[in-house]
Amino acid sequence: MNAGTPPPRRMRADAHRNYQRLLTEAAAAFAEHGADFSLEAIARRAGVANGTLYGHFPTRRALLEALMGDRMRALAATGAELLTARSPFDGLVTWARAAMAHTTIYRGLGATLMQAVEDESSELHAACKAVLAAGEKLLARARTAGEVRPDVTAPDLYALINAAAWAGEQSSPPQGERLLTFGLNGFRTSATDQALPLPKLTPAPK
Amino acid sequence: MNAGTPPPRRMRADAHRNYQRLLTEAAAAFAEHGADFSLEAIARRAGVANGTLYGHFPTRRALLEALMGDRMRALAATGAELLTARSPFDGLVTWARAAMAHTTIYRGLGATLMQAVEDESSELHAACKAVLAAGEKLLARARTAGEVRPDVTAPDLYALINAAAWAGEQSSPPQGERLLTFGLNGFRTSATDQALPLPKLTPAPK
DNA sequence: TTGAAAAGTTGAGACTGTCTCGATATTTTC
DNA sequence: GAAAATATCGAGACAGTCTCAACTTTTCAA
Repeated sequence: MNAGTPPPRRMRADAHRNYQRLLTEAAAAFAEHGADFSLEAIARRAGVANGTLYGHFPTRRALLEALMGDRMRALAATGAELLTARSPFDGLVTWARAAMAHTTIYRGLGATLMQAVEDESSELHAACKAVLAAGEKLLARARTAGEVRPDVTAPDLYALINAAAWAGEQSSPPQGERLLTFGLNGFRTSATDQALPLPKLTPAPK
Repeated sequence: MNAGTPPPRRMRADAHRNYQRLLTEAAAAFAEHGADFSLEAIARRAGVANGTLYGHFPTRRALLEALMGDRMRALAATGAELLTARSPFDGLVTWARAAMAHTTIYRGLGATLMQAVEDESSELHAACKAVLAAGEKLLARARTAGEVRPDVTAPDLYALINAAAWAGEQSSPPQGERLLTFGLNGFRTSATDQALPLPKLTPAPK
């Protein structure tokens, strides 16, 4: 079985070396200077021509995908584990905080993540969907337990996480966490007493 | 009195004309393409050399200040009016929505607004402070009425407004409004029953 | 009215960054 | 040990920000 060796093509040795170097330098540069850092400079730091960088990663997004893919999938897995948390709401909160920390890895990453989830052609799309699905499961459990409002959606949670991360970058990390906390409290059923009606989302054209 | 005529220097006629044209074109371009639109292109559209634009507005921020100053002050005034709303919380909500709509005028404006409030050298600083003060008054009234948690601060409100506007730009306007709504609900006292503790803000160095 | 002085404008040019592509170099494979 | 396949290189086409010395227009006092 599997004698056809469908995708056996290995990367050439020098190519693989450059690929790794680029990833390493990009991770360092993005962590220090944010996700908008010059690709040209990253290539320079990695000791390759910029054409080589573009050869491996045609877009900035492709580079971010290579850096983020695993992290995103790990986050989805964490979500699955938290489905067994004592309190459904606590599980949700713990996960949301982890997700926010994750977005904060590179300054400016939030915008990419928000766009990737809606852009099917994005290389981060699948990973974002997995994260969204993990959020939905946690949300569903909390909903069933009567701990969050029935009208809270996974995109609401996703938007809250990224928006709070954004706010944290703009002013200070604790400010971001406060925002996340307020938002999550706003999700709670206990707030529903005199709760405000929510604007409807226009259903995205399929 | 006032015989010294401290700042009587009027702008030269041609300068004034160019200044106005630049403002007009910038407003149109920012509204259509966002606050990051090319200044070079704005100068072109206004029929002046780019050096002229930089002569009038040394930075993009200076241009935004000229465009936003009045609007910001108007927003602060609206806040003062809403202090007489029947329900303190409703007044707060109404104002927060107006503030968010205001941030949404130019895509990408939120980041500038978030930074301006902390940067004393920003030309938008005073206007931001006025907006913050208006928010604080509405918040204080709602706090006194027992409608919002005692630990909600004006910066929380300001961050929520801008973060919700950001989210709205990233995905869709209604998503932004939903986020604002959840956040405001999270401010409410009714959510305090089982409320989460808030992370403390590290006091900004005076 | 007029002609300096003051004020304003111009646009080339120095940078930085994105992205492409033909020429060149290195590996791999047979 | 070459041919074939695969990568790399780096110049160059663009676009944007920002500066500045030369030039032009306006103002205003005599």
